Amino acid sequence: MANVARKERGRPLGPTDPEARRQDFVDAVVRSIAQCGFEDLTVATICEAAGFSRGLIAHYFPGKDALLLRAVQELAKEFERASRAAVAAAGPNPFDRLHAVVDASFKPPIFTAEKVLVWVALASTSRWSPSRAGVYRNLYRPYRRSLSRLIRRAATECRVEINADRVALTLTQLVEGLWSGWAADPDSFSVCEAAAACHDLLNAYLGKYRQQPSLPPGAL
Amino acid sequence: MANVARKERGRPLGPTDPEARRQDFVDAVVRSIAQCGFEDLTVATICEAAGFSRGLIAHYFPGKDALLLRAVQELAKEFERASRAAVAAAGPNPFDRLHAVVDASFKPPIFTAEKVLVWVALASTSRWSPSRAGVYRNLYRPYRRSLSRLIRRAATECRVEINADRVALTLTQLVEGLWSGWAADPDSFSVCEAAAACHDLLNAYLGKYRQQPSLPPGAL
Amino acid sequence: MANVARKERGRPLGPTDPEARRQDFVDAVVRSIAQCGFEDLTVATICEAAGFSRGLIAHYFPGKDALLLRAVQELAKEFERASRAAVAAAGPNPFDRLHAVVDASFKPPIFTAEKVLVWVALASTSRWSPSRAGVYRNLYRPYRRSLSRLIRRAATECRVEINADRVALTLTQLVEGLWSGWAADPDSFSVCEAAAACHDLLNAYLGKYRQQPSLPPGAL
Amino acid sequence: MANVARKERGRPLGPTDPEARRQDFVDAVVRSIAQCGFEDLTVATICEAAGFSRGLIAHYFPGKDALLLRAVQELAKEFERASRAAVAAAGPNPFDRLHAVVDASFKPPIFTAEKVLVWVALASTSRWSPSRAGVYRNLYRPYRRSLSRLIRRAATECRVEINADRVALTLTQLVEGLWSGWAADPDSFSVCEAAAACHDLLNAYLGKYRQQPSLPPGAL
DNA sequence: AATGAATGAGTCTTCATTCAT
DNA sequence: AATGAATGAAGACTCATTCAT
Repeated sequence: MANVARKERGRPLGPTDPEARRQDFVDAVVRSIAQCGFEDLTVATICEAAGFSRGLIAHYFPGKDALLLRAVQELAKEFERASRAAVAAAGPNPFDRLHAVVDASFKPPIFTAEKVLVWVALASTSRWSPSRAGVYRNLYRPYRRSLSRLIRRAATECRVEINADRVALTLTQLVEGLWSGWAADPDSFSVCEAAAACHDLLNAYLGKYRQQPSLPPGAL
Repeated sequence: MANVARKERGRPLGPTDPEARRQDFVDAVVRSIAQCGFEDLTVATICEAAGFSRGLIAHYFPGKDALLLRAVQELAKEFERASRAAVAAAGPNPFDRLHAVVDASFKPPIFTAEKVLVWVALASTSRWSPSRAGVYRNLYRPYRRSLSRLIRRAATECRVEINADRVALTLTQLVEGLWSGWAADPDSFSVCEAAAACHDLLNAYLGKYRQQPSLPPGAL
Repeated sequence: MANVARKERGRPLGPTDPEARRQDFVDAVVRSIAQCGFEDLTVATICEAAGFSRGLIAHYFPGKDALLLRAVQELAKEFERASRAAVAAAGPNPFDRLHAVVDASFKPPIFTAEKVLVWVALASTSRWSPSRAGVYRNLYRPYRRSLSRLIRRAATECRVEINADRVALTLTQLVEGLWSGWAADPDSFSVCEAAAACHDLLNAYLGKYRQQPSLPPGAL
Repeated sequence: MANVARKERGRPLGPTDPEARRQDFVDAVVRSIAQCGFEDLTVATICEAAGFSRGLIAHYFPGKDALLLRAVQELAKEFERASRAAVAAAGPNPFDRLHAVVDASFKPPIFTAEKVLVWVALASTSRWSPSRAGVYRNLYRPYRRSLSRLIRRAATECRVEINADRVALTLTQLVEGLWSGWAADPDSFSVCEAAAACHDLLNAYLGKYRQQPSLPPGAL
């Protein structure tokens, strides 16, 4: 509302919310990476995507690296937030929650061409960037832990013995692998198929016992 | 055999097999990527890793891109070869073969820190490099197809109804995701655990019926 | 008096004397140069030192160069004024006047860490800036001429034959050299020592005859 | 002899003595500063003066600052060497030696438009550059000490009581001030005049007694 | 065959200046 | 009057490539 009419002409726009402008650049980074990839990502590209001149970026970020880091940090936060929301919306049943997490992983706001590409790029370059590695870790480790808890509860409820940590690892890395594969060769499988693969996985590990608990306990 | 004594000193060594020298650079690429990542990969780095001066590279490759492409092509070929070999060594049983493929995916010669890092980098940058995408596709698509065939046969044999294509996708992408996750955060899980996750997957989909075929054929 | 309460808060303060504001910037230039040197002198630095935002400077000066020029011009005027005042205060005796000029050159308001640093910077960059060279020349040439006159009178009075122009040159450049040396390595000699060197110089050229004039006029 | 035919065409020249090439750049720095000053000194300017492209500088110096530092270090060394040589050539008499030092300060190889301009720039920017300050100090402090020693010996020999340290300071800073003044306004006095001023100074402090020691001691 | 000097385009960053508010 | 957002030119530095030796 405050900044509705901004950017009509590339001239100073008067007082602007700096955080909003920063966000413009962060968004532009995600768009830029989706367009031209990580290796060809230049400040010029980002600024063009943001609709501003090259110099402006210095007003908001100490440098390119800081901007990129901020962008992936935002991404990680978005993922976490959206995942939590999906879980919360799924009701109390751990099995439903797991399926909800999987669902959320393959549709917006989490699954977006741009975001997935950025995330895959982040993952593949974390090894050589401590700061990016931190972002990755800080998302994945707690994420896996909470999935593990969910899986353990689901398994307990279904009376099936599984290694919850391992299944959590399987689930997270299957999603990551599907993202990566989709990013590399989007024509070889559909996003639906990818989601289905994850749901099948859950069913294979936990699902076949599903109906039983819902039967009246004394039915047999 | 021909080039045993090469490279004792960086001066002309007499006629050298150009292909062997080319290979030196290809190997150096893999080592370099493992050391300093894809973004910081420079020709200077590669040449240093190869033990030659910067200028020499032009004698063997038209440019940096060609060298990188060649390196990842080699990698893909190695993966394919090693995978085939593992399958062949596993005997005729499709179930065993699948486990053998998984096994091979988490130990040398396929699974090497360097190779995995390169492969993950390849996958994550394929989207913006048609040539890399081609390498990726040319490995994965046939690979998935043959896995799919194996899975179908295993399923048939076990009398279990599953979507073979989807399980193949699940398997390949789980491996890719485990590689990617290991590359990004090698401390969060061990390679053994990664392999176990894949074996569990196979067992979850196909394994529980496994005991049946091993019953005396005439049992029924 | 008019602008006593100015600058409490960086917002419009009602009608301000533009010349006073200009002076704020001029003072800030001197302070800035003393802090971060000439090469690192940016408009941002100056504005920060002045306590105003970057944009304001354009209201008072056509550009950075004009501001710098103005600052050094002011400096030159201050030097001239203070030097004249010192001479005037020294009484009619040319010898006393010369010592007074020397004295003034090594204490405020002329000798100030900031001012000396600016002046040395001005001198060393005059060669490539016609405008700065003008400021330098317009101060030094008349200054040397008047010193030369003083020296000539002192020499006449003392009946010593010296090249007045040359001694004037010696005096001005000794002061400049002491300033420069003090600016470059303030620990290698004290300002007192510098002043003493100049006084000694005057005494060496003119002083040994000093006692004679103080003899009773009718002695001869 | 080895590099006679270099630079005919701006292409690689094969094995070159790196130190010689480094020197090319160092020389170019001095020439460049003389031409366009310190503030406008760009890498492009230097490279153009050296006759090479911008990129080459990186082969020989880690950065612009290192190159500049090296240049002024060389300059200081040259000054020291030439000064020592002048002293050595002047014979054993301390008075002669002092005059020789002065002489040397106003003619090549020490006094050159280029070198003086660089030195003045060095002095005036030392305050904000620890490394430059070091160069300055490392030249001036020992220089003043040895002048002081010379002066003390001369004074002893002439039986005149003076503060040798102070005269040494006077001498060095007079020279520096003359250089600085000449750099800023070369038309206001000639180099001869500058040298004469220094010689006069020596004579004023030490010279008038000069003839006496050469007289037979018992003559009076 | 191998070297490393040399090039120049490309990238990030800085900064004086402009201008809407 | 004052602010600070925005621009764009210019600078230092990197690096793939070329090429004389």
